[in-house]
Amino acid sequence: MARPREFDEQQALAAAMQVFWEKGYEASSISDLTSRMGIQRPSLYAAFGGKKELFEAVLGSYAGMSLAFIERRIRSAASVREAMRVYFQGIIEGAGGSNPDLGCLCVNTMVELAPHDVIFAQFTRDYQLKLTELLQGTIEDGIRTGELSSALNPAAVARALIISAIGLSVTMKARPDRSLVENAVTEILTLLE
Amino acid sequence: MARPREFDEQQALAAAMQVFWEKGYEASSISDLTSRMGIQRPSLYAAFGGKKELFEAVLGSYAGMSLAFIERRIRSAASVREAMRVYFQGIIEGAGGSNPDLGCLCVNTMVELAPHDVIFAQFTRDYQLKLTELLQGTIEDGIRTGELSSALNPAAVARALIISAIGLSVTMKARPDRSLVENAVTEILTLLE
DNA sequence: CTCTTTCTGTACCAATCGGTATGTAATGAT
DNA sequence: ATCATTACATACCGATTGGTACAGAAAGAG
Repeated sequence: MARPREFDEQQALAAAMQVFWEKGYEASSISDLTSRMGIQRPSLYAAFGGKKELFEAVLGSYAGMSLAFIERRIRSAASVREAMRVYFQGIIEGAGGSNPDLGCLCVNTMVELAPHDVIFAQFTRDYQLKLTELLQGTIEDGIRTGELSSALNPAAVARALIISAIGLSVTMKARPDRSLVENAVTEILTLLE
Repeated sequence: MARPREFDEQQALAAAMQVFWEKGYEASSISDLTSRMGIQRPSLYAAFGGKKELFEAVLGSYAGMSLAFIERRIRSAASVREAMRVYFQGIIEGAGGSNPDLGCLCVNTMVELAPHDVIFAQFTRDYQLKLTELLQGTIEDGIRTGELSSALNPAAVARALIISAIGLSVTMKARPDRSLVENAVTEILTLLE
C-alpha cells in the first residue's frame, strides 16, 4: 500500500525487552529504547503507541516466551522431581542464558508497576497463575505415575513452589552466596514429599 | 552554634520513607520528597546529601525498624509454629498496618536497585541474612524445647522460609486471591515438619 | 549589640523527560 | 509516470528532572 517498515518489529521488541529488563520501566528512557532498538523516536510511537504500550507489548511477548521456555524444560525432564529441580536451577543460573541478576521481567513488574496500575497487577497475577497451573499439572502427573505421594495437595504445593520461585528470583538479584541458595532450594523441594 | 534546624530529621526521614515505599526510588522526585517531608529543597540536600544518600538513610532506618518489629512479633508468639504463622500472616496483611501491596521496602530495593548498585546489593543481602538468622534461632529454640523435630536443618529451613516470605511479599503486590495465598502459606509452613 | 554561622525560601541552572510537528524519501496502486 | 500513503529523520515542544546560587532571617557566642 505504501512505504514498508525498514525495521523488524519483533527484533525491535526484543531489543526493547532487553532495555526494560535491565533497567526497569521508569529508568528506561525513550532515548535508551530507540538507540537499542535501532529506530528513530517517531517510529517507536508509530509502531507501538508510546512507552507504556511498548512495555505492555514487551511484557506480553516475554510472558509467552518465558512460559513456553519453562514448559519445555519441565516436560523434557526425566521425572517430576528432576523437573522441579531443573526449574529452580534455571532461576539460580539465569534462565535463557541471560545475566542471572536481571531476574524475571514479570516479577520485576509485579514489584515496580503492579501496585500502581491494575493492568499490570492483572497481567502479572495471570502469569503467576499460569505458572502455578503448569506446576500443578506436573505434580498431578507425578502422583498418577506413583512418583509422588497421593497425599499431596497439588494445587497448594504448586502455589507454594511458585511463591518460593519468585522469592528466589528476587534473592538472586542481590548476588547471594551460591551454596546458601542451593541448600534452600533443596529444602523447598522437600514440599514434594 | 548557629541557627538550629526547624524540622525534625527523624520525622522527615519517616516521610521520605513513605514516598520511596509507595513509588520506588526512580519514580520518587525531589519535589515529591520535599513536599511530603514538609521541607525546602536545599534543606534536603543540606541535611541528607542528595537523593541517593537520603534513600540510603531511609533504607537503613527501615531495615532497623522492620527487623525490630518482626523480632518482637516472633518472640511474643506462644510457639515456634505460631510465630512463623504470624510472620507470614503479617506479610499477607501488610506489616506495620500499612497498605499491603507496598510490600517490603528492602525487597523492593532488591528488585529495583540491587542489580545496578553494589551498595544496595550488599545492604539487602545483609538484611535477608539477618532475617534468616532470626528465623534460624527461633527454629533452634523449637528443636531445643521439643516442639520441632531434631531432624530439621535449621539453617536450610530458615533460608527456605525467608525466600518464600520474599516471594509472598512480591506476590501480594499483584493483589492475589486471599484464599490462594493462605493455602500456600500453610503448605510452606510444612517445612517445619 | 554585633558578628558569625547556619538555616530557610526563592529563583534558577543545564539536562533530560515523554511526546510531536514537519518536511522529505520511499513505496505500491493506478 | 503520477499520486496517495506511509515511514524516516531532524528538530522541536513544554514540563520536569536532580541539583545550586544567593539573599534574607534566625539564633548562639562574644
